[in-house]
Amino acid sequence: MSTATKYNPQETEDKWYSYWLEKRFFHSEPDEREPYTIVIPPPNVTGVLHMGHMLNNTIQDVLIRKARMQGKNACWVPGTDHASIATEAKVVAMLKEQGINKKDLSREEFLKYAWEWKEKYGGIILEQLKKLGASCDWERTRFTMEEDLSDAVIDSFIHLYKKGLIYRGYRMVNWDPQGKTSISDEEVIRKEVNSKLYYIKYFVATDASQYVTIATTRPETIMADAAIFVNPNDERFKHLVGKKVLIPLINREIEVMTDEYVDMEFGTGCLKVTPAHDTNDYELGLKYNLTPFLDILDDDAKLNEKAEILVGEDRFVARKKIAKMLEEAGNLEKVEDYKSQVGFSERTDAVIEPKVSLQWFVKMKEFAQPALDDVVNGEVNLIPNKFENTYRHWMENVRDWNISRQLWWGQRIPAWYLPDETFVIAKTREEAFEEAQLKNPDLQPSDLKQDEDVMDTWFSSWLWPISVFDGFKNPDNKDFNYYYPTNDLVTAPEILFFWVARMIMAGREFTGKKPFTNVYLTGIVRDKLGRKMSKSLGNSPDPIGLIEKYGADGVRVGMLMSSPAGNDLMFDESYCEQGRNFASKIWNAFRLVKGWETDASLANPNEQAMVWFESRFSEALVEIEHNFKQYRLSEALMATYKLVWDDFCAWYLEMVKPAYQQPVDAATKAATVKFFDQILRLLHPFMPFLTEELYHDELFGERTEMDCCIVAAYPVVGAVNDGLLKDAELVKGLVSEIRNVRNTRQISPKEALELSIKANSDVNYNNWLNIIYKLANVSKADFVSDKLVGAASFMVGKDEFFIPLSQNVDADAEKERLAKELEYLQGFLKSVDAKLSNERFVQNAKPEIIENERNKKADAESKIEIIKESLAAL
RNA sequence: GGAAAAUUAGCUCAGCUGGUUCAGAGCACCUCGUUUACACCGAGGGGGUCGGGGGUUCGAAUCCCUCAUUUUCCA
Repeated sequence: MSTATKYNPQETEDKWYSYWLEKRFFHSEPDEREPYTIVIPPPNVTGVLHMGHMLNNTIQDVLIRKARMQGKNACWVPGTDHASIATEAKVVAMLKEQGINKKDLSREEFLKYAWEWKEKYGGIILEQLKKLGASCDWERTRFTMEEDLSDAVIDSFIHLYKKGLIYRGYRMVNWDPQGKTSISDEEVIRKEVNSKLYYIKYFVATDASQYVTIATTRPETIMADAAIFVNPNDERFKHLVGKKVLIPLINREIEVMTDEYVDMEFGTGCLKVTPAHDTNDYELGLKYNLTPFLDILDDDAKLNEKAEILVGEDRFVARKKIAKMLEEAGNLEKVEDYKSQVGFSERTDAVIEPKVSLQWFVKMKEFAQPALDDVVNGEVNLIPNKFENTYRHWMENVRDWNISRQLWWGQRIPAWYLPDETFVIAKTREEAFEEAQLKNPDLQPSDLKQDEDVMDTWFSSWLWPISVFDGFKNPDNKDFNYYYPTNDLVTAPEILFFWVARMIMAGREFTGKKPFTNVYLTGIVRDKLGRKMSKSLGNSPDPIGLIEKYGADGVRVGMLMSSPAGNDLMFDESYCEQGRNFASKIWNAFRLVKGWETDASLANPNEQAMVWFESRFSEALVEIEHNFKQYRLSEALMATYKLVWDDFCAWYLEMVKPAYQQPVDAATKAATVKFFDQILRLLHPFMPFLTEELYHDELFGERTEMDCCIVAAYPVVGAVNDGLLKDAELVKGLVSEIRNVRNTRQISPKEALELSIKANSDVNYNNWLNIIYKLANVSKADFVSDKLVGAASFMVGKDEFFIPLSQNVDADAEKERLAKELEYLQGFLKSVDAKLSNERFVQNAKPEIIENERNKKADAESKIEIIKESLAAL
């Protein structure tokens, strides 16, 4: 170990990470121990590490390292998600840069490029996780599109289809015209945008003097109108109901109809219904059977020939053009500015087009109930539990899940179409052919066409906790039986529904078991202004840069310092700085202890300090364990931080440290080294690198090559001596008061003071005298029964202390100080008295509360007495 | 428009079933200090009508109502 005054993370991190890997400490195999399992939320294979990952994976690593040290068989399964739309978008963009158009490629050619891309860039994020210290079992790394996992996806599709839980049908879906695929509701980001509300006149077919005016934000869709609706109670339009009006510009007739759905207050009170291009209109269209639903937009959101006009124009261009055309034709009444909610694709940021299309769906109702029950019954705990409400709401209003995507990167739908447009569901062409032959014996294998679509990525990730252990293909295997259900899942609340909930559903459906017990929901990492970190804002620090600057341990501590579960984290680099400073503090404390020479002939003067710290350590450990149980990691860390910095460094080490360049007795050295060893273990889950480095110092003696902090036994709670701890607090208070006496009178810390103690309590100060001498630079202490006149005085608890000073005590200042204290105590006593003389309080309050008040009264009275005496003596 | 949560010191947050662990922590700040592990330090200190207003209660940061602000989810 170097003797530099600062800890240098760069020198140690890679060294220990390689060592851990080399010794396979991260690797887990089923054995007789209790398992502790976490599956990583697989990041997108093309992704790079961002601050959210840092937080999320730090938490997972803390949990897994602690469990490992506590003797559990800890297994953290890493991996990546093939992220079909995100990855396909990136590959398409890359090809475009090379001048290659996806359209010109065959499916096979495209997939070849995509796999190449994946091999090249995929998994960068996993390498970055290693820098953070993540102790994943890399030998178990999985990828959602690797063969076994893809098999599981296909098998689950077939399983659900056979159970009647998957169907194919025309439904309205969210269409991404840029990705040219449907996407799930969860991938639609709603944003408020400034748009315009166009007021358009529709003239009555038989009477050009009459018209209705509708207000719409989408005039380019009027050619697909199926009807005009008004509210049946709306007197303004009663005379028009049942009449035909003409769609402007194309003069197609549509009817004026009524439905309660129409809001009389909104717009003009007349609603144009365009079933193929609006979700609500779609419902109305179904209700009144306004078929056929005229779809005037192509897959890339350009108007098609069904629109009759503006064919080939992009929807937004068409909107501008048609507004002008309507104006020229005399159909445009007015245009207003309007703010509306528009859905955007999470991946491509294109405006989502509601579109009726032929897709595959999973029936969700049946899945929802058991998954809801698991959370309601506490089989699965959401942490913090405030998310249960939203979870319930979502599960009770669940809609069928569109699982087909018009992409190539992903698991292909195992549906095989016969020439007659019917289909069979089968895993392979051979199986499909066998089944298809039953329908049509003349069929040739080449007559079968497989569905072109792939499945939603989430249809593979919902199997993740099962499929990483091959629990789908081979449900009785050793790993699956041992590791599943997993223990904790750490993820962001944003994906509570489309991932967490679905994993619970899949767990129940395919294994009959929940997939995990606890779900720790982390907050969103925001900048210190509260803005979400994003590439476009450029407000996200580079995680790897942070690690280089502050060390992985410093960053881990920084991330955890203020991240209560479920609350957003206002990230500020200064937290990492604090983490780095903490690492330096530990490093320097270590240097101090390491530098001590032992003299075997010396007696141990530090017995009291040693028993105190032992007790204090256990007390803190109880608190830390309690925090961990409740997943309050930031509080567990803070309790650890204070134990190390305040109790160990500021108090204990100061109590026992020998004078400069003096040796220390063997017992003190041994005890301190033992404490340090315990502290390193306690810190390890938070700060793995620093602790491993120090753990191997010769100060602790020889370590065998497998004796590492990462697998050292986590400290266990020992005896806690409450009386001792309480006395220690008083002694600390006393030391602070003496220091304060110096501070206020500008007496140098080097100048020794004498102390007189008038003990009114039963605290045994004799036991603490050595400590008091050392910490407060007191040369002599005696016990007195009378007050010392002319000395500085103060009280700690009930006891009085006097320090004779060479300079005269300022009697006036002293009087003022005592008077203030007296005033406060009298006020306090008054309030206690008021309570105790209140009959209703005495009648209603719990006995122990009243007892407490009586104690407070007695305490205050005795203190008042003492202060009065002091005042009189001045 | 509907639902949920939040609002406590300059900042980030604790504060459990109402009552001595009840107004706390860390950081920041101020004063002093280069004392011998550490200035990425030490000693000491000042900061809050617990978002506003009502109510319940002997007693409210804590329970209820209401308003305001913020965030998230759903339409």
